Amino acid sequence: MPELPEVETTCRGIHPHIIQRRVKKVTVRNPSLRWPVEPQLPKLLSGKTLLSLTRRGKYLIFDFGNRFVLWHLGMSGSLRIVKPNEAIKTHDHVDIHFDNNNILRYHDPRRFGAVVYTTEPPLDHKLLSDLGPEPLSENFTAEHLFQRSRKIQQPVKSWIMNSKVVVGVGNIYANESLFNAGIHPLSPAKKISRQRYDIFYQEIVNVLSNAIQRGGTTLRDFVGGDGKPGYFAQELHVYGRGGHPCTTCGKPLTEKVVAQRATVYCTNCQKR
DNA sequence: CGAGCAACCTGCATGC
DNA sequence: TGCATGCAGGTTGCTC
Repeated sequence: MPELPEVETTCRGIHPHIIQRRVKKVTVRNPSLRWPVEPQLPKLLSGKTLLSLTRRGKYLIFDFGNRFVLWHLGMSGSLRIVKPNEAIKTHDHVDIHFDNNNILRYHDPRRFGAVVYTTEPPLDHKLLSDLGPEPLSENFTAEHLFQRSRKIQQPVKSWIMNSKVVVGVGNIYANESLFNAGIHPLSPAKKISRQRYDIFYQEIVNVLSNAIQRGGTTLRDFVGGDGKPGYFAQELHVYGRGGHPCTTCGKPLTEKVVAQRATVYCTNCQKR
């Protein structure tokens, strides 16, 4: 579920229901996430007020005043607001109860997600300190991509998914933005011209902001308990369409595994 | 240092 | 119906 637009949607969806509220209780049903959840977490957060909730890359940052929680949703995680009468399901691993009767509930079948407690300033934390720019900020530019790619022999598709280059470009949007930009995913990053990075940059921005907007649509029923985002399915050009006709030229799309991730492209429309 | 890839874990679709 | 297989939206941390 969580690419950057999904995490952003989650952030906006839960924010109004828990911001400036005091933690009454924390329940950890299964601490075996990507890293073990800090055993003292309930004690450490109880009585604290959530002062801010922000996002950096695909991490949510909960600020309880000199105590922070960095929350990553992994591949299958979701966070939503529930009421105390809502039944607990399999894979509901963590609950944070707030003083307005709202519960923040974490659900994650695969447990690739993480709940990391820290007292360090979050942006100095090892998990966040080396992250590349936010794709929708002014720090992210075509020039940045061009400069950083000059020595990189790696396929541009794998490279752009590296969060040290830019955060938030996951497998879906790497495939989509490369298609939109007409760039072959296997091109070595350093072989791509400055002009083409202009286009690629613009397509990354387009595709992500578009998706966030659509996430905004999902936002409405988010707290209502649906929890099933479906914003992306329609307008995808290549992702999940290997073998199907290219939406531009009609030629069957090629699907290959690149760096262990499904990669779909049109050999006719995307050039090296 | 870059590059490649195994690992973490469960659910689901597919094929026999 | 049962079982084996492969694949899934992410990221770290190991090897070479």
